Amino acid sequence: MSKFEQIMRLSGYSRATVSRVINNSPNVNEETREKILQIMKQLDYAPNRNAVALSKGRTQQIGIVIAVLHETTISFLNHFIQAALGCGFQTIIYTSQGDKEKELQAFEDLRSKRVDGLLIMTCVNDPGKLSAYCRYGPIISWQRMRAGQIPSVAMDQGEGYRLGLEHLLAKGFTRIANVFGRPNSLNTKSRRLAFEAVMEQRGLPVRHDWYRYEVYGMLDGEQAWRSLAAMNEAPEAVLCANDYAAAGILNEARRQNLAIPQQLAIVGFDDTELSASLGITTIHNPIKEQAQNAFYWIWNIIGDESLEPSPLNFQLVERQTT
Amino acid sequence: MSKFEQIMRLSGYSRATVSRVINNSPNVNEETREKILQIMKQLDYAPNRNAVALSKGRTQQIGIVIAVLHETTISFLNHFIQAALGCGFQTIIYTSQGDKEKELQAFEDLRSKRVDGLLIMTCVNDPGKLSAYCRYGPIISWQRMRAGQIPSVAMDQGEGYRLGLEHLLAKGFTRIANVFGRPNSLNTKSRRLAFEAVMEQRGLPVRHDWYRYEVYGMLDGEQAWRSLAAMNEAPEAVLCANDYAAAGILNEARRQNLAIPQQLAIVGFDDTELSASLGITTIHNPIKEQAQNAFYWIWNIIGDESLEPSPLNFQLVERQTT
DNA sequence: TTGTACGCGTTATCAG
DNA sequence: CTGATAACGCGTACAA
Repeated sequence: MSKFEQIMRLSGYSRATVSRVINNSPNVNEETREKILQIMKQLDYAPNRNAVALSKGRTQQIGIVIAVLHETTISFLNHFIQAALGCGFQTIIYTSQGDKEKELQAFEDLRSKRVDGLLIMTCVNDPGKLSAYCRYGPIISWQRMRAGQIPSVAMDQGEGYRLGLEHLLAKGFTRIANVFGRPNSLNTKSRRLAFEAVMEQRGLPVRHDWYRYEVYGMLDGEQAWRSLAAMNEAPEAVLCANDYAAAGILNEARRQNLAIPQQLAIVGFDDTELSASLGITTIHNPIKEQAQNAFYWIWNIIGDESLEPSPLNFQLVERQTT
Repeated sequence: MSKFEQIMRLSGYSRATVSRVINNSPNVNEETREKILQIMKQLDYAPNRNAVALSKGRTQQIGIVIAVLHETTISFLNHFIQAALGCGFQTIIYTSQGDKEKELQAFEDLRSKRVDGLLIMTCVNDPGKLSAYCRYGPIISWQRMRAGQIPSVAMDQGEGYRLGLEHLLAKGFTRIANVFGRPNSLNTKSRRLAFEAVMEQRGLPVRHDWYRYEVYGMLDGEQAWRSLAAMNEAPEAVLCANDYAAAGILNEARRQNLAIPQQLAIVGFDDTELSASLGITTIHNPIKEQAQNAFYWIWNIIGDESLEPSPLNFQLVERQTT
């Protein structure tokens, strides 16, 4: 016999009344409540959340789809987790390691009602295919999605990128390299577009041979700068996809005894602690607001009240690398 | 009517047989199986995991208790998550933000059968109090626990610390500062003990005024070095609690135009990508093995088979800061 | 303020 | 190989 039933028997009250006490319903006689609470304590009672979830059709859990936890994403994750917690939602992590099958598991869990909603940080499956899961619950994406009906809270990074570029140009740097992330992502496209538009508008040459891709972490950044520095003509400035790449470039450039920023100017992206500590000029990215908006979007679908999204803006943070 | 029942009706088979098909039981006629699978597909059936969990008394979820996601912990988390996934367990994150009540929620969820086990990364509640939850399921800790019956997979960091210290001494550095994390943690104590034992054994002075605490991230590291450098007598070497602190110190020292390692030697801890990129000498910490062992410990209690823990050893990684 | 009766979607134990 | 029946632990109309 479950503890719930034991409480019913010992107290002499019905299932409904016991349930009311458990859920703090106001419609219970105070004496009754006290009596039942007493017995609950005595039995060391704790409600079974699986039973609650089954009965309510809700788990109060939100899944996060991501290839692998990484420095560049934890800030977003922390803010998202906290926003969710504020509304009584817990967060479960689905790391795919880039494996499509593993990733799909998260979406199957939305179907299977293990989670009430899904946040996509990065995904490897076809967005069109994933869109089919929208009918099982709210899905929001951080990364911009090229197809399907999955909305994204991401900003157009081209705008932020333009800030960095114009800053470099204002400082007199024109021979500028670009260090991107995923070659076909919308962010990369948007950045490339912004870069080329501004350069051409000013009549400056666009050096495609100074583009580098798949530069995510510091070690990638080092590697990228080695390959750029080894060219006949090396650039005098680099625009980066994130602060980690920028840090790697800075570290490698120092090893080469380059004067920063005279011989090499560097602009990072995101304004993380790393760029602050290393003194890297960067673009402030309103991560917290995006994370909150991501949760709000889900909440506005499955929650009772509706929350207003926060406004989003990029901002240049000038430090010692420009 | 649930889809499960629809399948029963449409196929003409009983609840039990349908369940057998869902769970790939071998005791089903192949034709029967095909027929039922067909209907399942047609109805877009997906099992309700809350119902499964309720019935089985298992969620296949493990909770992670942590104050806040941080660079220094994601490697451990990734390995743990992957090890768990390999045995069919998912992972749910409980961030407490250092709040005792929030942290307790994770332990209550073990009682409430939302999770089958718990991994403690960091905890703020009294270990004795938390020990009481051991009776609800397996709990393992990363951080070393001072009291209670919660076991830990952490290693005695004093050993690793000694490696770093002896390396510095061999290089001729004797005026050594220490940069610790939490002032009262077992790790800090163990490190301090190791440091003082070796120093005294060699007849070298132990400078307590060169101890710094609560140094976790890069910005903390910068701050620590500023305060050390500002003293009448500054140290010529620093032993750090982690690579991020070491990186911060290195960054600040460079800003002061100190020659590294001639004027200042730095030893990090953990051997992360950060130390590799910045060329910081550090102690390799077998994070992956610890993470796997943590999961194995849980698995060996609630799983069927039993897995052997991996052996653990620290190792010095010499780079350019010593 | 309390109780009745039913539903939530599966698994598990038998017996056949 | 299949089926009947009973858990699993709780929420919730509806009625009293």
